[in-house]
Amino acid sequence: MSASALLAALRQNPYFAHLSESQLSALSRQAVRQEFASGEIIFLEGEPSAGLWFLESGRVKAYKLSPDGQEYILRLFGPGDTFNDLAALDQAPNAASTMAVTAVSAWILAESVFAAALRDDHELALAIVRGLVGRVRELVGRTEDLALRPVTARLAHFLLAQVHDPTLAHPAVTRALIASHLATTPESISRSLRVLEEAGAIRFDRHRILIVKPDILRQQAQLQS
Amino acid sequence: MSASALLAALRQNPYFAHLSESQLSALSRQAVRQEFASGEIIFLEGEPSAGLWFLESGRVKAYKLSPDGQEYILRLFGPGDTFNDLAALDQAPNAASTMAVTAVSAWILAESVFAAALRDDHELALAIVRGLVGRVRELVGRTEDLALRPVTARLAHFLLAQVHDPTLAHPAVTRALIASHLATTPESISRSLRVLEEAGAIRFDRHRILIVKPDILRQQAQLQS
DNA sequence: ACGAAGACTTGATCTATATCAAGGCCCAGA
DNA sequence: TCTGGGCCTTGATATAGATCAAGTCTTCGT
Repeated sequence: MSASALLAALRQNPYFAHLSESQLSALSRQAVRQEFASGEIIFLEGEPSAGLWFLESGRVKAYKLSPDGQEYILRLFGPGDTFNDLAALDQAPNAASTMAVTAVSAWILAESVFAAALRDDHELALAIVRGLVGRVRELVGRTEDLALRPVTARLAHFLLAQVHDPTLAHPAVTRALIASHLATTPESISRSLRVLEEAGAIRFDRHRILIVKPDILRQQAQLQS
Repeated sequence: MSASALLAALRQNPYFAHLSESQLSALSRQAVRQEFASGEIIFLEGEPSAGLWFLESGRVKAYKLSPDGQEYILRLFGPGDTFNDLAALDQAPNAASTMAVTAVSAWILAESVFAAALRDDHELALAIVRGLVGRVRELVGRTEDLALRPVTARLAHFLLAQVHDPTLAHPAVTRALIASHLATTPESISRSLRVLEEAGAIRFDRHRILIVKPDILRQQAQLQS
């Protein structure tokens, strides 16, 4: 992807849709492309932020590690997504670590241009407010899941989310990855898939999980009280 | 508290500090005060929002219920706090339910005035972005706690937060309430307090929890890797 | 001052899920 | 085509924490 193709891609992203031509070109002129092999760390939690990242291709996970090495995946990113926007917005250290889940190519954007645009552009600020409000609602749902729902319900919830988010449905999304995202183990994912199958909600094999009855799945997710 | 005292109180709140005199007085002119007895429901998740709430006195909890009635407390509010700002920002239904934990008096502010101010006032928008970024970071920490840390560590974390947040240190904050906030049970809180005491981090009785060695407590909270 | 209700603690059990272990499938690379 | 290494599944066992069950302390209302 060239710098000019980057410019076109950026315009699709809610963060940049509001920027002027000159702002966008300033952004893309300073942008630097980086490639990562699968499994490579992109940046670590606590480090000073290098800027705002734009993912061109591949899959990236944002994760936290417990002291004893257990991993929790906060979010998955796919092509067209930005990540580490938090640090770009408040200039504080990275809130989480990120790692390439597949081969990845990504652009890093100077946050100074972004920060300046935010200071000047009210529409951009409003768009960011909307985005952050959605993020807070999403995280509230996540904590609710972890606090109140058993593994099978969390998995049902995840499978429903996969329908609308192609990033979550990809060969790189293994049982182990789902497990780490749902704060459980691959073995428990296996067993919960079986439970959902026996409930008639899904059918699955090693490669594909097929939703047979979305309503049963929604009920298993305990979404409607 | 009179409407004019409300106006003075609002000015202390980060959301309103930026508003002009006329905006603030428009807000407070339409404000309606409501009183709630301890245990009374203020509003329910999923209902359309009645507006932005400003808490004058007492304690309020924002919570979610699981299908089988288990409660998870998302947040606690004290005097001077606003709540249900999410719904005020995106006009979507309430993200959680709220209940008075003590006797409460609170003001409900018409969100139209607030929304109009946000549309016009860039400084306000930037302040809200800052607030929301902090909220997202806080929620990320919360999910991390739930996903990766055992009850004792979560409790240690909570006790450290109490030091800086007077809302969390109050007679109304019972073991049952802490338990519901940490997604565990009162019995487990009791036992974890004992564990922390035996580790030399705290001393406690029925009424007061005293931090003896903050560094031991921080270590128990698994905060520094 | 008394009694009842609520809050807390502690012990005994139970259970969801983690961990450990083994075996099978499938793909990639030689 | 063969082979090795992931990934997945399934069974057996272990464990953190929930639930159940007393019993005590404290406070508050009468």
